Amino acid sequence: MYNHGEIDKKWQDRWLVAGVFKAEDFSEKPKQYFLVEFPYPSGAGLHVGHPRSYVALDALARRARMQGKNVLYPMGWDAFGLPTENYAIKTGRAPAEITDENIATFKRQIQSLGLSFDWSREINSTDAGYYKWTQWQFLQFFKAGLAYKAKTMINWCPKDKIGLANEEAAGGVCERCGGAVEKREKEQWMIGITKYADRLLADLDTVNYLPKIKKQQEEWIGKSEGAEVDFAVEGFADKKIRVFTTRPDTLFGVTYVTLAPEHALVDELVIAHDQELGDLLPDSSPRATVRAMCVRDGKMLITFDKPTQQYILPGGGVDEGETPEQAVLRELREETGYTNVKIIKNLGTFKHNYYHTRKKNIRSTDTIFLVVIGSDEPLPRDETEIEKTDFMWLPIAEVKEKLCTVSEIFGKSVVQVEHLERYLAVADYRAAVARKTEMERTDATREKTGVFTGAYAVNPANGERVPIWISDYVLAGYGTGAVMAVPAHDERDFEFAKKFGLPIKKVVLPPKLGSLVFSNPATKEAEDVCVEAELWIEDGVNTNSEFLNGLATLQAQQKMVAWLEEQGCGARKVTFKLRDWVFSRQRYWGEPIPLVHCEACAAKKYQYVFIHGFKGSVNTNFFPWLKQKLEADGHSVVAHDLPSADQPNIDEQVAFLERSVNFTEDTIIVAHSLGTVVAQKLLPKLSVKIRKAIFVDGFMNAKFRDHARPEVEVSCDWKFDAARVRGATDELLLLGDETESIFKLDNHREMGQFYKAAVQIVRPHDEHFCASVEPVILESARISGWNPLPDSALPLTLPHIEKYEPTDNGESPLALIPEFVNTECPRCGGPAKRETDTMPNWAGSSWYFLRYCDAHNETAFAAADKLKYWMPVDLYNGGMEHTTLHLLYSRFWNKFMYDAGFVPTSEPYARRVSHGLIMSEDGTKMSKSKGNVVNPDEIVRGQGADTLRLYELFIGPFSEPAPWSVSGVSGVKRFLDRVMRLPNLIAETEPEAVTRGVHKLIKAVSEDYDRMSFNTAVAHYMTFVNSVYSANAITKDTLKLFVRALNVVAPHVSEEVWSVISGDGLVCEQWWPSFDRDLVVDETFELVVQINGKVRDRIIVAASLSEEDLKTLALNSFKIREWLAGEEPTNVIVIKGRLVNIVL
RNA sequence: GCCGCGAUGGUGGAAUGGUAUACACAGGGGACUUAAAAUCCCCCGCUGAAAGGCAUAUGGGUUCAAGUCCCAUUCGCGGCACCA
Repeated sequence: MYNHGEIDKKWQDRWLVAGVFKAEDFSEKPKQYFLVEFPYPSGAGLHVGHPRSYVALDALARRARMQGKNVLYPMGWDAFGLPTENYAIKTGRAPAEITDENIATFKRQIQSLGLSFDWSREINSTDAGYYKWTQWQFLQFFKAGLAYKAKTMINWCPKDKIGLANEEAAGGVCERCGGAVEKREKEQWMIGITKYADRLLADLDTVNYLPKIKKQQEEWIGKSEGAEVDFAVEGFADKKIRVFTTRPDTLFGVTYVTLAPEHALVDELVIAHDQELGDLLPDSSPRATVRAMCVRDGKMLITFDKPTQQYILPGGGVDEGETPEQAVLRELREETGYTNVKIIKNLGTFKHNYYHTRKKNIRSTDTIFLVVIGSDEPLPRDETEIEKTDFMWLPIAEVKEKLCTVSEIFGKSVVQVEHLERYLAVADYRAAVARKTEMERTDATREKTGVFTGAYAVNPANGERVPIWISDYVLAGYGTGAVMAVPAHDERDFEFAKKFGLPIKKVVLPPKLGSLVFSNPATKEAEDVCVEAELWIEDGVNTNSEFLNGLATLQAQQKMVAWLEEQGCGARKVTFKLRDWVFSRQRYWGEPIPLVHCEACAAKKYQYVFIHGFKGSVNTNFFPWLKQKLEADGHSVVAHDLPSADQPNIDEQVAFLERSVNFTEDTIIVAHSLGTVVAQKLLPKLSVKIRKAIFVDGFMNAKFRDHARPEVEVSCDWKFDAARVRGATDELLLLGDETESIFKLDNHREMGQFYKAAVQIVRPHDEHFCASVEPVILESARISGWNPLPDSALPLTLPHIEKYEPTDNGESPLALIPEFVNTECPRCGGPAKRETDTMPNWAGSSWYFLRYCDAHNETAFAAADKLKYWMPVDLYNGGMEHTTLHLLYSRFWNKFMYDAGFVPTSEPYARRVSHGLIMSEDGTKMSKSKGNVVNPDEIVRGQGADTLRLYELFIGPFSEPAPWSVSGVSGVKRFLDRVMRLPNLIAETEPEAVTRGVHKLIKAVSEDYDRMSFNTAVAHYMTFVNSVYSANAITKDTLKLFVRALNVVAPHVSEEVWSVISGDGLVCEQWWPSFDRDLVVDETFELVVQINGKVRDRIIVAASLSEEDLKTLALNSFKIREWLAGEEPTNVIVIKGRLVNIVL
């Protein structure tokens, strides 16, 4: 038994003194960057699961160093997060203090293992020096328009009082506490990761990730290709329902349309206007009246109109100076005496002929409101009571009959009771859906539910009228929130149609039958038979589909999309499952978001100046649309067509703009294409600094162009002054075209770097942003009132507070600190309020691999040349639990930073692998609550660091989960003891088997490390040591080779043995041993002789024998001759170096 | 439900289509010792006295030869889960 305590410490100190694990920036040696996920330092301390990957990559890192590589193998702490904050809430202690303690424990534990981390690059995501740069990078996202605040339904965990990303609330359960998740509306910071969806998917081809990791990334991004189709809505000339489908070939099979309950059109559809009547009436001198539909407990309030002897809705005329809302409330209070009256909804205004006793047929409008009477108001108890009053509460079904009789008075429009019923049904349904937890809603086995809206859509393919339903099987957040239902060819639509008795129309035949039918019309009967088959969701051959008949699915899809595009009622469309990243947490223990909201800035009106491109005009492209939108918001727009647009003279155009526009500090320039060149020439000439400039698909160098356009090429001198252009505008945003329709992505990146401007790569609706409306441009052009802190104000540090609980309405505790919240607007200097949300945990871990390259830089998140030297990470290992979120977020973060010119590679990780979980001895997951956690300290103390290291590797295949075994640990301990005693066996000579053995060992473990098969590598070391003990002799040279090879997995023991046998220096500084090719193959081998594949004999033969010799030897062996008993083989197979198989 | 991965001794596991069960644990026997621990040696898939036969979840197939390739089934694990 060696004294591991002493030895471990001794060598760890020597390595430290020698600085052998320091990574050297810019070394001539080839670099190699190994990365393990930096841990969250929990209060529970390290458990044996953590070191599995540290030890494995440590072996690879140590080997790489011995092979002459300049290795970066760093470690740090991902220390923001909920467990610490929850502990702070419980104990009242400061999270920073708790974190420091936890880190100290983790660090001591990790360091006791003798891992070859370069501790000089240690980082901590909660250090202000670190999160300064997390904040700074967030501001780059913000400045590029990728961070935006949006009101969204969030997943809300009532227990943790925290908003969760969809992915953190998978299955309707809070990832942190396991409790049920509710829905809640909240303004949140979002980051536009969806803009990168396509590239995050496509670039997976350029990296080496485990196939299952790639697959998970692909599924999470969830690309699907199909088409969007517009359905007209009957009775709504200006409305259409846009659906997304992956099966445009089934358009002729649509029998209804389904909207998500949250779909924006639902309200309007349900209370349909009576278009017919409205059109009949001249629109003059309407008398405004208001009516109330009061509902409660399924009953509605109606009143008896004495002059006409009819039942009508309560209400009356609108008085002077009154809004219809005020009028209806007043009328109700006056007429019914109810005071607790609440308007739910304005159902719309209807024109009609109002019958009046004196003046007949007055044209009038009725605005009808849906109203509820508070439950504290008494309803009439019995019939007699009802008789006494003009008002009565009737069940809605009866109301309909009574009101129908007054249709003459109200005209057709007021036979709205049906609509009211529908409205109530729909409102009920929507309320029920909203109440449902995510869990209930996503349970796929649940029966379909839904309601009919009463409205109809028109199938653009055949003009058919199909009902519009709403159902929660349609998701609001995916596609357009509406689907065309093809029950014959979609499982969900099929179920729904069955349940509600909707028609099912078959338009796709299974391929076999389809080809039969269309090659031989005589089998038409067969088609009818086939059509009986209820549901066919696979590809096939179209039928009942007019111009698609006889086409296979793929062709039918293409033809349909082409047809839709031609008709202008549809287009090819790609959709992603990926949603934008919810970046806000209403918590204390995270990076403060360094933004300030200024009301004054938000309310301000700006002057927008449009600069069109080559052969363009401000009346083409997106300009007219943008102008309308901006003017609607009260901004002014200066839009001049430029002179010489067709034969551009940039100088002339610049002069023209200088002459005709009064540029101020509230000017925002929107330039497109060649217009951006004009803007680049114009900006340095301005005497004021303008507010913002947006370059849409711009360029700055004639050579960047794809197409030969001589007129453009000669249009200017192509020299730009980066500093003066950038200095002439507060903000500069470049929008690039992801499809590279004209300019390559690199052009935009280079331009972004040249101007130090934000680059946003988007997929435009149309090539070169030409013909279509572009919401992204509008988004970029708007001023939100959110202003970033200047770089000099970073880091925005967390203030010290007394109580860490979120406020009762779910705000961060920071919201309770006036000194933090109230501040100055960094732009206008007026009073403004700080954002009190903090960033999610994912923020700090999205870029930590960059910080390791230059961990102590105070002027940048990392120096560009160091990033260029070290990036990308050559091998990144982490748990499978991080393969979707962390991996995707950090890839996205890096890609954005790459576009912005801050990092050198588009992908951060060249290779990604995953380790399996270490389970407890009983096969269950280790957890503090179960009390089955194995603490590495015990093993390090009791059996030594190398024992723990070796067992972690030996426990099983690296990527598979493995149960911990206490007795297994003693096995590797025994092995290490035997290694320590090897010097006792040193002799002048050794058997050849030992000499050959060490070379075979080196070859074997080299291969094992290359394929990350650590368990077999350890086995190979054991086999060799066993063979030395059998031989009872080993030469010093052989032992040295062995110790060098062993060093990477058992560094302490191998250093000790090395020093005992007086090796030079440290083993870890020796070269990785190479093997002798001649010594890894034996001179003899055991030839296996098989008859019909069964082993019948084994013969020791020389390795040099030819196939013919082997065959002869085999056939002549005594045993074989006995087995053959004179029979002649029909065939003899000889595999050199292995076996002979005799076939009878 | 869909997709992916897997199933080998008492246990963890090994095996480029070519000797199934390396290495280790557990178990059994022995040596040393007053004894124990430690150490060292031997045995260890099932069956059979032996020769041999049978065994890699189950059933088929391809092949001279299958744990490995193909098809079907069962079970287990992981991911996704009304994504149109």
